[in-house]
Amino acid sequence: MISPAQFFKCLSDDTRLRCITLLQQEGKLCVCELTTALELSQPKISRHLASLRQCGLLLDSREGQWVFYQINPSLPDWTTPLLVNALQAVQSTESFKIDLQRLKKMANRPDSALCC
Amino acid sequence: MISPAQFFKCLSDDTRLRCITLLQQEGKLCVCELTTALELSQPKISRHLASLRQCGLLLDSREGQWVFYQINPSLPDWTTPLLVNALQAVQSTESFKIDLQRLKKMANRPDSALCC
DNA sequence: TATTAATATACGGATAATCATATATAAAAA
DNA sequence: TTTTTATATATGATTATCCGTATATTAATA
Repeated sequence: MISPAQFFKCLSDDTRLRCITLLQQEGKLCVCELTTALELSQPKISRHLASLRQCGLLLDSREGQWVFYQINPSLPDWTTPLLVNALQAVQSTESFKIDLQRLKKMANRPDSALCC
Repeated sequence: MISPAQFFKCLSDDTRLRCITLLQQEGKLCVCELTTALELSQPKISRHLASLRQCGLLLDSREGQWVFYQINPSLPDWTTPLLVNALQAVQSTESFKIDLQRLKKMANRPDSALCC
C-alpha cells in the first residue's frame, strides 16, 4: 500500500501532476492523448505514467493499440481529499488550461476525448 | 512563491513529513525537540528544516541558543487544506505516535513542550 | 507478410537528493 | 576566558531522478 511520502513524491513533478490532473478531469485517456494535450515527448509521458502505475496511483488497460490510463479507483481513503485539493491547487496556480475543444477536433477515434 | 510540485516535494520525505506534522500539532518547536521526538540525528533534522525554510514552508526564529521552527502562516491559500489532509493521512497510516507526555517530562525549559 | 501506429523500455549522461561524519558558529554558562 | 550547548554547514560518497535518443514490442492495416 502506498505511503503518504510515496504519494506526495508522485505529485512532486510537473509532468506527473499535469497527467493526474487531466486524468481526473477526463476520466480515462490514452498515452497519445496525454502526449498531445501536454505537448511532451511520448517516452517522457510513458515513463511518468509507468512510475505512477508502479506506485498504484494509476491503472492501465489496453484497448487494441491504445493503452488507457485512469486514476486507480481503489486508492486508500486518505488519498481522495488530497487528490481533490491537489487538482484545485494546480488549477489555481498554474495557467493550466488545456484547450480540450481544439484537441477534440483532432480526434480520430470516437471514444476518445482527445486525439492520437 | 512555492509551486504545487515544489510543495509536494517538501512532503515527499518521511523525515520532513514527520517534522511538519509535529510542528502542525505543537505550533513551534526547536531543533533539539524535533531531534528528540523523532529520534534522528541533529544534522539530519537541521538539513531538512533548512530545505523547508528555503522553500518558504517554515519560518525560523532564534531565542537565545535555540532556534524555533513553525509552519509559515503566510503560505498561499491552496496549501491550507493540503496540509490539513496531509496531517490526517500521516496519522491514519503510520503508527506515528510520539509520546509527547514522556518527552515533556524530559523538558528542561519552561516554554518548551519537549526537551533538548 | 510488410508496414504503420501506439506504447514501452533500455542506455548513457546530467543533475539532484540523501546521508554520515566532521567541523564551524553562536549563545550561554562556568 | 574557557567550556558547554544548540544549531548550521561543508565534505565526500552513494543513490535516485530526469531526460533525450534509440530501439523493442504489440496491434492494426495494407
